[in-house]
Amino acid sequence: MATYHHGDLRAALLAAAGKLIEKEGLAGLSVRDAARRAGVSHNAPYRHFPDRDALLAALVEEGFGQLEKALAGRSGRELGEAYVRFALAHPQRFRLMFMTRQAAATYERFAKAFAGVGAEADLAAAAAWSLVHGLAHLVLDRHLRNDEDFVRKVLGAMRVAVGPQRSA
Amino acid sequence: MATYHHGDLRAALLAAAGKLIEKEGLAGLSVRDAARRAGVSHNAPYRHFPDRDALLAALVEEGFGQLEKALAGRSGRELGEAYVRFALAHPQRFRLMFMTRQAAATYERFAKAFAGVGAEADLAAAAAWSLVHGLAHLVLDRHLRNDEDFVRKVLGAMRVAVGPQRSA
DNA sequence: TGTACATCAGTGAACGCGCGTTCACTGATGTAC
DNA sequence: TGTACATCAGTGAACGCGCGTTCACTGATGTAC
Repeated sequence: MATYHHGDLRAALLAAAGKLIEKEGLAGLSVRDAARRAGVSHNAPYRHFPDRDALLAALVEEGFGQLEKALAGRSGRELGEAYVRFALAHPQRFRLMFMTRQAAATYERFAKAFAGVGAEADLAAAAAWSLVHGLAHLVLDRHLRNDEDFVRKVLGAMRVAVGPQRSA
Repeated sequence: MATYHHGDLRAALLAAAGKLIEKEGLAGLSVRDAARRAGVSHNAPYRHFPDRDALLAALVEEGFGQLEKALAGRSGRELGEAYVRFALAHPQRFRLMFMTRQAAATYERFAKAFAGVGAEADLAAAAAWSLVHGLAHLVLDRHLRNDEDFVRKVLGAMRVAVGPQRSA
Protein backbone atom coordinates (compact mmCIF):
# COMPACT_ATOMS: atom_id res chain seq x y z
CA MET A 1 0.00 0.00 0.00
CA ALA A 2 1.56 3.20 -1.19
CA THR A 3 1.50 6.10 1.19
CA TYR A 4 1.93 9.57 -0.17
CA HIS A 5 4.51 10.30 2.47
CA HIS A 6 7.28 7.83 2.34
CA GLY A 7 8.35 7.56 5.94
CA ASP A 8 12.08 7.62 5.58
CA LEU A 9 12.87 8.52 2.01
CA ARG A 10 16.30 9.81 2.89
CA ALA A 11 17.40 6.42 4.17
CA ALA A 12 15.70 4.65 1.28
CA LEU A 13 17.51 6.86 -1.22
CA LEU A 14 20.82 6.25 0.46
CA ALA A 15 20.24 2.52 0.33
CA ALA A 16 19.18 2.68 -3.31
CA ALA A 17 22.18 4.82 -4.22
CA GLY A 18 24.42 2.38 -2.38
CA LYS A 19 23.16 -0.48 -4.49
CA LEU A 20 23.30 1.52 -7.67
CA ILE A 21 26.86 2.71 -7.31
CA GLU A 22 28.01 -0.89 -6.93
CA LYS A 23 26.01 -1.93 -9.95
CA GLU A 24 26.65 0.95 -12.30
CA GLY A 25 29.76 2.63 -11.00
CA LEU A 26 30.10 6.23 -9.95
CA ALA A 27 29.36 7.67 -13.38
CA GLY A 28 26.26 5.52 -13.74
CA LEU A 29 24.72 6.66 -10.48
CA SER A 30 22.03 9.25 -11.11
CA VAL A 31 19.60 10.99 -8.83
CA ARG A 32 16.75 9.93 -11.08
CA ASP A 33 17.79 6.31 -10.90
CA ALA A 34 18.00 6.38 -7.13
CA ALA A 35 14.52 7.90 -7.00
CA ARG A 36 13.20 5.23 -9.37
CA ARG A 37 14.64 2.49 -7.19
CA ALA A 38 13.15 4.04 -4.10
CA GLY A 39 9.78 4.01 -5.86
CA VAL A 40 9.36 7.74 -5.84
CA SER A 41 9.14 10.49 -8.44
CA HIS A 42 12.37 11.64 -10.02
CA ASN A 43 12.59 14.89 -8.15
CA ALA A 44 11.46 13.80 -4.73
CA PRO A 45 15.14 13.37 -3.72
CA TYR A 46 15.55 17.14 -3.85
CA ARG A 47 13.55 17.35 -0.64
CA HIS A 48 16.42 15.54 1.07
CA PHE A 49 19.55 16.35 -0.88
CA PRO A 50 20.15 19.74 -2.46
CA ASP A 51 21.90 18.15 -5.42
CA ARG A 52 23.63 15.04 -6.70
CA ASP A 53 26.89 15.88 -4.97
CA ALA A 54 25.11 16.02 -1.64
CA LEU A 55 23.84 12.48 -2.23
CA LEU A 56 27.36 11.32 -3.01
CA ALA A 57 28.68 13.07 0.08
CA ALA A 58 26.11 11.27 2.22
CA LEU A 59 27.19 7.97 0.69
CA VAL A 60 30.78 8.78 1.56
CA GLU A 61 30.00 9.77 5.11
CA GLU A 62 27.97 6.65 5.71
CA GLY A 63 30.81 4.62 4.24
CA PHE A 64 33.42 6.04 6.56
CA GLY A 65 31.13 5.34 9.48
CA GLN A 66 30.88 1.70 8.42
CA LEU A 67 34.61 1.44 7.83
CA GLU A 68 35.36 2.93 11.22
CA LYS A 69 33.09 0.36 12.81
CA ALA A 70 34.77 -2.46 10.89
CA LEU A 71 38.24 -1.36 12.00
CA ALA A 72 37.48 -0.39 15.59
CA GLY A 73 39.41 -2.32 18.19
CA ARG A 74 41.55 -4.19 15.69
CA SER A 75 45.26 -3.94 15.03
CA GLY A 76 48.05 -5.72 13.19
CA ARG A 77 47.14 -8.16 10.48
CA GLU A 78 43.54 -8.27 11.66
CA LEU A 79 43.22 -4.57 11.01
CA GLY A 80 44.52 -5.06 7.48
CA GLU A 81 42.20 -7.94 6.80
CA ALA A 82 39.18 -6.02 7.97
CA TYR A 83 40.17 -3.11 5.73
CA VAL A 84 40.47 -5.31 2.67
CA ARG A 85 37.22 -7.06 3.51
CA PHE A 86 35.40 -3.74 3.66
CA ALA A 87 36.80 -2.67 0.30
CA LEU A 88 35.74 -5.91 -1.33
CA ALA A 89 32.25 -5.68 0.11
CA HIS A 90 31.69 -2.17 -1.31
CA PRO A 91 34.20 -1.65 -4.08
CA GLN A 92 32.69 1.38 -5.79
CA ARG A 93 31.78 3.03 -2.54
CA PHE A 94 35.31 2.42 -1.30
CA ARG A 95 36.74 4.05 -4.42
CA LEU A 96 34.44 7.03 -4.07
CA MET A 97 35.24 7.43 -0.37
CA PHE A 98 38.93 7.80 -0.98
CA MET A 99 38.49 10.29 -3.77
CA THR A 100 37.33 12.75 -1.11
CA ARG A 101 39.38 14.26 1.67
CA GLN A 102 37.66 12.73 4.61
CA ALA A 103 39.96 9.84 5.43
CA ALA A 104 41.62 11.39 8.48
CA ALA A 105 39.91 9.05 10.94
CA THR A 106 41.12 6.05 8.98
CA TYR A 107 44.69 7.25 9.17
CA GLU A 108 44.25 7.70 12.91
CA ARG A 109 43.37 4.02 13.20
CA PHE A 110 46.69 3.05 11.68
CA ALA A 111 48.60 5.65 13.65
CA LYS A 112 47.13 4.26 16.84
CA ALA A 113 48.10 0.72 15.86
CA PHE A 114 51.74 1.80 15.58
CA ALA A 115 51.85 4.25 18.45
CA GLY A 116 54.29 2.14 20.46
CA VAL A 117 56.82 1.79 17.69
CA GLY A 118 58.94 4.83 18.42
CA ALA A 119 59.95 7.98 16.61
CA GLU A 120 59.07 6.68 13.19
CA ALA A 121 55.62 5.47 14.07
CA ASP A 122 54.08 7.76 11.48
CA LEU A 123 56.15 6.18 8.73
CA ALA A 124 55.17 2.73 9.87
CA ALA A 125 51.51 3.74 9.96
CA ALA A 126 51.70 5.23 6.49
CA ALA A 127 53.42 2.12 5.14
CA ALA A 128 50.89 -0.20 6.72
CA TRP A 129 48.01 1.83 5.39
CA SER A 130 49.60 1.86 1.94
CA LEU A 131 50.10 -1.88 1.96
CA VAL A 132 46.54 -2.55 2.92
CA HIS A 133 45.01 0.09 0.68
CA GLY A 134 46.98 -1.10 -2.33
CA LEU A 135 46.14 -4.71 -1.68
CA ALA A 136 42.47 -3.80 -1.46
CA HIS A 137 42.55 -1.99 -4.79
CA LEU A 138 44.55 -4.63 -6.57
CA VAL A 139 42.26 -7.39 -5.41
CA LEU A 140 39.06 -5.56 -6.18
CA ASP A 141 40.37 -4.62 -9.61
CA ARG A 142 41.17 -8.30 -10.14
CA HIS A 143 44.91 -7.94 -10.46
CA LEU A 144 45.51 -10.14 -7.45
CA ARG A 145 43.51 -13.18 -6.37
CA ASN A 146 40.37 -12.65 -4.37
CA ASP A 147 41.06 -15.23 -1.71
CA GLU A 148 41.02 -14.68 2.00
CA ASP A 149 43.96 -16.94 2.62
CA PHE A 150 46.04 -15.23 -0.02
CA VAL A 151 45.27 -11.84 1.49
CA ARG A 152 46.35 -13.05 4.91
CA LYS A 153 49.63 -14.34 3.55
CA VAL A 154 50.40 -11.19 1.60
CA LEU A 155 49.79 -9.09 4.69
CA GLY A 156 52.14 -11.40 6.56
CA ALA A 157 54.86 -11.08 3.95
CA MET A 158 55.88 -7.61 5.08
CA ARG A 159 57.29 -6.41 8.36
CA VAL A 160 57.69 -2.97 9.83
CA ALA A 161 61.36 -2.09 9.57
CA VAL A 162 61.39 0.96 11.81
CA GLY A 163 60.93 1.27 15.52
CA PRO A 164 62.83 1.18 18.80
CA GLN A 165 65.08 -1.68 17.69
CA ARG A 166 66.74 0.66 15.25
CA SER A 167 65.58 4.02 16.52
CA ALA A 168 67.13 6.77 14.38
CA MET B 1 47.41 27.07 -41.92
CA ALA B 2 44.67 24.52 -41.64
CA THR B 3 44.98 21.44 -43.76
CA TYR B 4 41.92 19.41 -44.45
CA HIS B 5 43.78 16.26 -43.65
CA HIS B 6 45.21 16.41 -40.21
CA GLY B 7 48.35 14.37 -40.52
CA ASP B 8 48.18 12.35 -37.36
CA LEU B 9 44.81 12.87 -35.84
CA ARG B 10 44.95 9.63 -33.92
CA ALA B 11 47.98 10.77 -31.96
CA ALA B 12 46.54 14.26 -31.53
CA LEU B 13 43.32 12.82 -30.13
CA LEU B 14 45.20 10.59 -27.75
CA ALA B 15 47.21 13.55 -26.51
CA ALA B 16 44.09 15.67 -26.13
CA ALA B 17 42.26 12.89 -24.31
CA GLY B 18 45.27 12.46 -22.04
CA LYS B 19 45.14 16.09 -21.03
CA LEU B 20 41.39 16.06 -20.67
CA ILE B 21 41.16 13.05 -18.42
CA GLU B 22 43.59 14.69 -16.01
CA LYS B 23 41.63 17.90 -16.07
CA GLU B 24 38.08 16.61 -15.98
CA GLY B 25 38.33 13.09 -14.68
CA LEU B 26 37.13 9.95 -16.37
CA ALA B 27 33.47 10.92 -16.40
CA GLY B 28 34.26 14.33 -17.86
CA LEU B 29 36.20 12.98 -20.78
CA SER B 30 34.07 13.02 -23.93
CA VAL B 31 34.84 12.20 -27.52
CA ARG B 32 33.48 15.56 -28.57
CA ASP B 33 35.74 17.38 -26.16
CA ALA B 34 38.80 15.53 -27.38
CA ALA B 35 37.86 16.43 -30.95
CA ARG B 36 37.41 20.04 -29.98
CA ARG B 37 40.82 20.13 -28.36
CA ALA B 38 42.39 18.53 -31.40
CA GLY B 39 40.81 21.28 -33.50
CA VAL B 40 38.67 18.94 -35.52
CA SER B 41 34.95 18.37 -36.02
CA HIS B 42 33.16 16.43 -33.31
CA ASN B 43 32.82 13.24 -35.27
CA ALA B 44 36.20 13.09 -36.92
CA PRO B 45 37.43 10.83 -34.09
CA TYR B 46 35.19 8.07 -35.40
CA ARG B 47 37.59 7.62 -38.28
CA HIS B 48 40.17 6.46 -35.75
CA PHE B 49 38.24 4.98 -32.83
CA PRO B 50 35.03 3.02 -33.27
CA ASP B 51 33.62 4.46 -30.05
CA ARG B 52 34.43 6.15 -26.78
CA ASP B 53 35.52 2.94 -25.13
CA ALA B 54 38.08 2.37 -27.84
CA LEU B 55 39.55 5.79 -27.10
CA LEU B 56 39.76 4.92 -23.42
CA ALA B 57 41.34 1.58 -24.23
CA ALA B 58 44.00 3.33 -26.30
CA LEU B 59 44.69 5.66 -23.40
CA VAL B 60 45.12 2.66 -21.13
CA GLU B 61 47.40 0.84 -23.51
CA GLU B 62 49.60 3.88 -23.99
CA GLY B 63 49.69 4.31 -20.23
CA PHE B 64 50.91 0.79 -19.58
CA GLY B 65 53.59 1.29 -22.20
CA GLN B 66 54.80 4.40 -20.41
CA LEU B 67 54.66 2.71 -17.02
CA GLU B 68 56.61 -0.26 -18.31
CA LYS B 69 59.26 2.09 -19.61
CA ALA B 70 59.41 3.92 -16.29
CA LEU B 71 59.86 0.69 -14.34
CA ALA B 72 62.20 -1.14 -16.70
CA GLY B 73 65.53 -2.08 -15.20
CA ARG B 74 64.67 -0.90 -11.71
CA SER B 75 64.19 -2.89 -8.54
CA GLY B 76 63.85 -2.44 -4.82
CA ARG B 77 62.98 0.96 -3.48
CA GLU B 78 63.82 2.56 -6.81
CA LEU B 79 61.14 0.51 -8.48
CA GLY B 80 58.62 1.67 -5.92
CA GLU B 81 59.60 5.29 -6.27
CA ALA B 82 59.27 5.17 -10.03
CA TYR B 83 55.84 3.60 -9.69
CA VAL B 84 54.61 6.32 -7.36
CA ARG B 85 56.13 9.00 -9.55
CA PHE B 86 54.26 7.69 -12.55
CA ALA B 87 50.97 7.66 -10.67
CA LEU B 88 51.45 11.22 -9.50
CA ALA B 89 52.31 12.40 -12.98
CA HIS B 90 49.12 10.96 -14.50
CA PRO B 91 46.68 10.41 -11.65
CA GLN B 92 43.47 9.95 -13.59
CA ARG B 93 45.12 7.87 -16.27
CA PHE B 94 46.65 5.72 -13.56
CA ARG B 95 43.25 5.19 -11.99
CA LEU B 96 41.71 4.29 -15.32
CA MET B 97 44.53 1.91 -16.19
CA PHE B 98 44.01 -0.19 -13.12
CA MET B 99 40.28 -0.40 -13.56
CA THR B 100 40.96 -2.59 -16.57
CA ARG B 101 42.43 -6.06 -16.60
CA GLN B 102 45.65 -5.34 -18.40
CA ALA B 103 48.09 -5.04 -15.53
CA ALA B 104 49.79 -8.41 -15.97
CA ALA B 105 53.05 -6.92 -17.24
CA THR B 106 53.24 -4.68 -14.21
CA TYR B 107 52.91 -7.63 -11.88
CA GLU B 108 55.67 -9.36 -13.83
CA ARG B 109 57.97 -6.46 -13.02
CA PHE B 110 57.48 -7.01 -9.32
CA ALA B 111 57.69 -10.76 -9.64
CA LYS B 112 61.00 -10.39 -11.40
CA ALA B 113 62.32 -8.08 -8.69
CA PHE B 114 61.65 -10.77 -6.08
CA ALA B 115 62.58 -13.79 -8.15
CA GLY B 116 65.57 -14.64 -5.95
CA VAL B 117 63.67 -14.63 -2.71
CA GLY B 118 62.62 -18.25 -2.59
CA ALA B 119 59.40 -20.19 -2.50
CA GLU B 120 57.30 -17.28 -1.36
CA ALA B 121 58.54 -14.87 -3.97
CA ASP B 122 55.02 -14.39 -5.30
CA LEU B 123 53.79 -13.28 -1.89
CA ALA B 124 56.66 -10.84 -1.57
CA ALA B 125 55.95 -9.48 -5.05
CA ALA B 126 52.26 -9.07 -4.28
CA ALA B 127 53.06 -7.34 -1.00
CA ALA B 128 55.55 -4.97 -2.62
CA TRP B 129 53.13 -4.13 -5.39
CA SER B 130 50.37 -3.52 -2.83
CA LEU B 131 52.57 -1.25 -0.76
CA VAL B 132 53.55 0.83 -3.73
CA HIS B 133 50.12 0.88 -5.33
CA GLY B 134 48.46 1.92 -2.10
CA LEU B 135 51.01 4.60 -1.40
CA ALA B 136 50.47 5.99 -4.89
CA HIS B 137 46.72 6.16 -4.41
CA LEU B 138 46.87 7.64 -0.95
CA VAL B 139 49.29 10.33 -2.02
CA LEU B 140 47.43 11.25 -5.18
CA ASP B 141 44.16 11.38 -3.25
CA ARG B 142 45.88 13.67 -0.75
CA HIS B 143 45.62 11.43 2.25
CA LEU B 144 49.37 11.25 2.61
CA ARG B 145 51.89 14.01 1.94
CA ASN B 146 53.05 14.57 -1.61
CA ASP B 147 56.73 14.77 -0.87
CA GLU B 148 59.47 12.75 -2.51
CA ASP B 149 61.43 12.34 0.68
CA PHE B 150 58.41 11.15 2.59
CA VAL B 151 57.65 8.58 -0.12
CA ARG B 152 61.18 7.27 0.05
CA LYS B 153 60.99 6.89 3.82
CA VAL B 154 57.64 5.15 3.76
CA LEU B 155 58.93 2.68 1.18
CA GLY B 156 61.90 2.09 3.45
CA ALA B 157 59.73 1.48 6.51
CA MET B 158 58.71 -2.00 5.37
CA ARG B 159 60.76 -5.10 4.78
CA VAL B 160 60.00 -8.32 3.05
CA ALA B 161 59.52 -10.93 5.74
CA VAL B 162 59.59 -14.04 3.60
CA GLY B 163 62.41 -15.62 1.67
CA PRO B 164 65.31 -18.05 2.01
CA GLN B 165 66.21 -16.89 5.51
CA ARG B 166 62.98 -18.43 6.73
CA SER B 167 62.09 -20.66 3.82
CA ALA B 168 58.88 -22.52 4.60
C1' DT C 1 -13.52 15.21 20.19
C1' DG C 2 -13.82 18.19 16.00
C1' DT C 3 -12.29 21.61 12.98
C1' DA C 4 -9.12 25.21 10.62
C1' DC C 5 -5.00 25.79 9.05
C1' DA C 6 0.17 25.78 8.46
C1' DT C 7 3.67 22.85 6.99
C1' DC C 8 6.06 20.30 3.95
C1' DA C 9 6.99 15.76 1.46
C1' DG C 10 5.61 14.32 -2.41
C1' DT C 11 3.93 14.86 -7.87
C1' DG C 12 4.19 15.63 -13.01
C1' DA C 13 5.36 18.65 -16.69
C1' DA C 14 8.90 21.13 -18.58
C1' DC C 15 13.54 23.28 -19.48
C1' DG C 16 18.10 23.21 -21.51
C1' DC C 17 22.30 20.58 -21.85
C1' DG C 18 26.05 17.83 -23.76
C1' DC C 19 26.56 13.59 -25.08
C1' DG C 20 27.38 9.39 -28.45
C1' DT C 21 26.47 8.17 -32.77
C1' DT C 22 24.74 8.09 -37.77
C1' DC C 23 24.16 10.09 -42.20
C1' DA C 24 25.13 11.89 -46.70
C1' DC C 25 28.50 14.80 -48.15
C1' DT C 26 33.19 16.90 -49.85
C1' DG C 27 37.82 17.85 -50.38
C1' DA C 28 42.76 16.13 -50.38
C1' DT C 29 45.88 12.50 -51.52
C1' DG C 30 48.10 8.98 -54.11
C1' DT C 31 48.35 5.78 -57.89
C1' DA C 32 47.77 3.72 -62.69
C1' DC C 33 48.48 4.73 -67.11
C1' DT D 1 54.66 15.18 -66.99
C1' DG D 2 49.50 15.12 -67.10
C1' DT D 3 45.16 13.24 -66.26
C1' DA D 4 41.33 10.03 -64.44
C1' DC D 5 39.90 7.99 -60.70
C1' DA D 6 39.67 5.32 -56.26
C1' DT D 7 40.29 6.01 -51.53
C1' DC D 8 39.36 7.80 -47.36
C1' DA D 9 39.93 11.50 -43.69
C1' DG D 10 37.56 15.02 -42.80
C1' DT D 11 32.70 18.07 -42.46
C1' DG D 12 28.03 19.71 -40.74
C1' DA D 13 23.35 18.62 -39.79
C1' DA D 14 20.55 15.75 -37.33
C1' DC D 15 18.81 12.03 -34.16
C1' DG D 16 17.41 10.38 -29.64
C1' DC D 17 18.86 9.92 -24.92
C1' DG D 18 19.06 10.49 -19.92
C1' DC D 19 20.42 13.71 -17.10
C1' DG D 20 20.12 17.61 -13.35
C1' DT D 21 17.23 20.90 -11.98
C1' DT D 22 13.12 24.18 -11.57
C1' DC D 23 8.30 25.13 -11.35
C1' DA D 24 3.64 25.34 -9.74
C1' DC D 25 0.93 22.05 -7.78
C1' DT D 26 -1.46 18.69 -4.31
C1' DG D 27 -2.23 15.61 -0.75
C1' DA D 28 -1.03 13.97 4.06
C1' DT D 29 0.24 15.20 8.65
C1' DG D 30 0.19 17.50 12.98
C1' DT D 31 -1.07 21.22 15.96
C1' DA D 32 -3.83 25.15 18.09
C1' DC D 33 -8.01 26.05 19.77
